[in-house]
Amino acid sequence: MKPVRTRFAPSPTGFLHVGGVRTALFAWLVAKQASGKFILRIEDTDKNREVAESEQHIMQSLKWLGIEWDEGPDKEGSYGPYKQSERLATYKQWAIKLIDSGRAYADPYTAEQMDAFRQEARDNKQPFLFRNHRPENPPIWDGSMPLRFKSDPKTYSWHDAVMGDLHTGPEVVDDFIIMKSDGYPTYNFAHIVDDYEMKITHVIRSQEFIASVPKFLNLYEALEIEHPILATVPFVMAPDGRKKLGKRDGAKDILDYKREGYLPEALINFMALLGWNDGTEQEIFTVEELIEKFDLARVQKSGAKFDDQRLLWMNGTYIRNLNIDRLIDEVKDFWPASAEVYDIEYKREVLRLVQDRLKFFAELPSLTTFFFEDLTVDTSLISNNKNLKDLPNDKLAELLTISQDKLSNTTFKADDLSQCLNDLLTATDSKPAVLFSVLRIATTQAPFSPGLAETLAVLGKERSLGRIKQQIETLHGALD
RNA sequence: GGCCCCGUCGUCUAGCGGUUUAGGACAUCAGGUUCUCAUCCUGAAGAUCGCGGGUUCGAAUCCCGCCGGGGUCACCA
Repeated sequence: MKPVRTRFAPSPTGFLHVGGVRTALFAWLVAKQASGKFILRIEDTDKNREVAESEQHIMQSLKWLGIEWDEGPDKEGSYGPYKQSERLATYKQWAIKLIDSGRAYADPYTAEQMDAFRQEARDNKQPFLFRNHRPENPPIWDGSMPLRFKSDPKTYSWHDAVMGDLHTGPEVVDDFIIMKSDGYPTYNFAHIVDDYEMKITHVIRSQEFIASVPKFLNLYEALEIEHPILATVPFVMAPDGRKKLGKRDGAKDILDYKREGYLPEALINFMALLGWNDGTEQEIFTVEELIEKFDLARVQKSGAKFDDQRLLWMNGTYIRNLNIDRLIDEVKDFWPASAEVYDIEYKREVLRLVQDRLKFFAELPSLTTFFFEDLTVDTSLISNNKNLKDLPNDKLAELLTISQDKLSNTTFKADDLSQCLNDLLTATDSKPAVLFSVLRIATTQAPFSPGLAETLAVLGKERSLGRIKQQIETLHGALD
């Protein structure tokens, strides 16, 4: 049994989104499961589409997610280089081998001639096949013209690790360009050479390539090499519509999830379940579990729509299960600016209170500013509160005044506060819905906040009482 | 148009001829958790298994036909 080697082979044409990364994840899982190697190869054979910085961006994205490669452009291995633009000599060697065996020839046609051929096929409602136009006496290939593979059309049956057994007829096998006139190979040629040279055992790629497989199979034969295990994973679909997720559908840069405060393990879990499950009802998987349980044969054959609600839920689940030390660390760049002057212990207490409420870290400021900043009284909070809006201001002020007195005599430890608040309910003969609401609003000036007692305990005595006083004054002011 | 792939609640899915009155999760709605928001718990609603034929005592599951969607037919990957 050959040691398992899988690869992810993106072209540096922009950022990575969930669609592409999921394919990388699957390949990585297959390698990890077999204690094999995962290779990152940059397929930069199209200079025109290349986007500056994207190679770095791709590597950063994978690293953030923990999808580490064993060999790649920045990581020496026995089969490098791992950038196709640095492997041109290799492709040329293989191309010459093909010429020598009579399986490749120069393509002498102009773009205009090609267009005419294609138009003719379209007019006849036929698929375009270049081999119907093979030149009788092709010129010697000098690199100034494209080099085409001379196909040997036949029927193919093959097994796809995801799709199962597939069959096609000879009509899909055609002569395709293997070397472009700019000296670069095409994907169709380069990836086959590289996968072979890099001893790749599983080619895991997305659906758009499935129709090309018979052509690849034909090329493997001409090259006299065995083809690796083929696995075709379905698209990740855009949330609306039936098309695959793309940048036009608002597919986000993976690093945007980092910026918004998503946890890499949540994203990994989410992506793994987008088209795969282990047959049980388990939804939350650690990376170790995924490595152990992942199976290409259980990958769905149909596309899965990207559902950000589900991702949000999953991220919240992961945040809730994080221990506080890790959470403190993860969240350090997300605090409101006003939190900067506070010490880590205070932040830790705040964080404990909002941990259950956080879905992603960028929400942190909206949940916590009242723990860090001086507040101004927002009268609409009372007038919009169904339990308070019908009570007269002097009644509310009275409740707060009594509370102020009682609270000033407690230690402001959580237990004492709970006791004190309970005593206040009887002393004022109030319902929690009234007393706690007005106190909560007075001390937070926020439409929602964590529980009253714990919030007061974190805010501390001085600040809590000051805010209650401020609210009383505003209520009195409104009376005049 | 040729070829190929796909088709179970709104979404992700379980299901491999009978334990299925089609199960779970997200989302939605309702109730509970001394106040709000969230968590948590309980419950509800939600799928004539794309459609039509067969095979079978019995089909989401097997066969055939159709329909719908997608991919591909580049000197892009």
